[in-house]
Amino acid sequence: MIRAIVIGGPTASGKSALAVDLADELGGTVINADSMQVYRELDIITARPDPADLQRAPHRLYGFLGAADVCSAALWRDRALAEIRAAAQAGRVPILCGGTGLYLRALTHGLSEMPEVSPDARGRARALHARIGGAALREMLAEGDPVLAARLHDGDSQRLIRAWEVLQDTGQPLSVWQERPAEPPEGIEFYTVTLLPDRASLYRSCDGRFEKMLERGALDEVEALMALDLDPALPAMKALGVPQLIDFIREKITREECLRLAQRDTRRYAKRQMTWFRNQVHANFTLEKQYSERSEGKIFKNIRQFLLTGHT
RNA sequence: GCCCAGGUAGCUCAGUUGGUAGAGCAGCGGAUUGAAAAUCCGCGUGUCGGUGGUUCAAAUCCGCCCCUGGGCA
Repeated sequence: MIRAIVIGGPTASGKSALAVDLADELGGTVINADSMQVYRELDIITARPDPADLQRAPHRLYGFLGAADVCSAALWRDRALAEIRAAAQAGRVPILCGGTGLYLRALTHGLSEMPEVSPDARGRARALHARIGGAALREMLAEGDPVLAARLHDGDSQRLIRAWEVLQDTGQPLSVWQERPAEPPEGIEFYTVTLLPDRASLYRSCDGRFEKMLERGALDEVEALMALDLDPALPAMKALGVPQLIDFIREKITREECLRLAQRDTRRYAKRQMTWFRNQVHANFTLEKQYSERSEGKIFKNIRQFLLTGHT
């Protein structure tokens, strides 16, 4: 039985510091569970681990896709499972660290089995949505997938498009695919730590974070990204701070406005993550503050026990 | 000290001739099955500066006090 650690929580809560401290102490490998840190071109802007962190422990699944690629929960899950097994094989403790709740759940609880949809099915679904709008698309969806059509709102473009592309491409309603059981991975036990800091200090960190990114060269990074001339709808182009910096570079907004918007959106994102980790995750250990230093002896103690006995 | 102008939601402000208040921004709660840093759904959160009075009824009218700008001394 492989025993793996999961560290989840909102952005700027200290996840990465905890992960690297744990990895350092326990002989672990840190495996990224963040949907934006997977893109090579997004380093500073997604606060990827710095060289000092990389020195302290092996890190996996950071920047393994290009910004032109599209990651997904399923793709990430496959890679993460492979990395977990590889780490265990090498005698290292797999430590998953990231703020993407959907990815972590896909890993720990599994995903319903269903076929891949072709990229152009998605393209067609998006084009259709752009042409006729959400309300009309939902009406069309009602004929083939009444379950999802009833559950989704007209405005929920992303899920409507997903439901439509699956229906068209597989001939089966997405809701039917989703009824298939989702199975946790064989042979892996997880110990989940969530970080849920108080709101005021979390927001202070969020605000400070973007300023630091600018100092570290986020602007150059986004300029390089712009030079690739990618579709603005790609996930990597929607990473927090990217749209705002692009607007600033194009002189559509001032630097102050750019900072304000990026900070605000980071706060809102952190709030959504809090909702996820509070309500969707059954944690073995919850730290109700930001992690800093190795002050949280209890986490280490509990994790050691879990690694030894499997008991939580 | 005197004269103005203000004190209403976290912030900036509306608030008709008296009927216990509403916009924007910010915020709060929730959802989440292969794009999730995405995409949605829901929610005004308030000693109307304080106090006394007029009135059936005061954010609105009157008195006194407090605070903040600006001006005159």
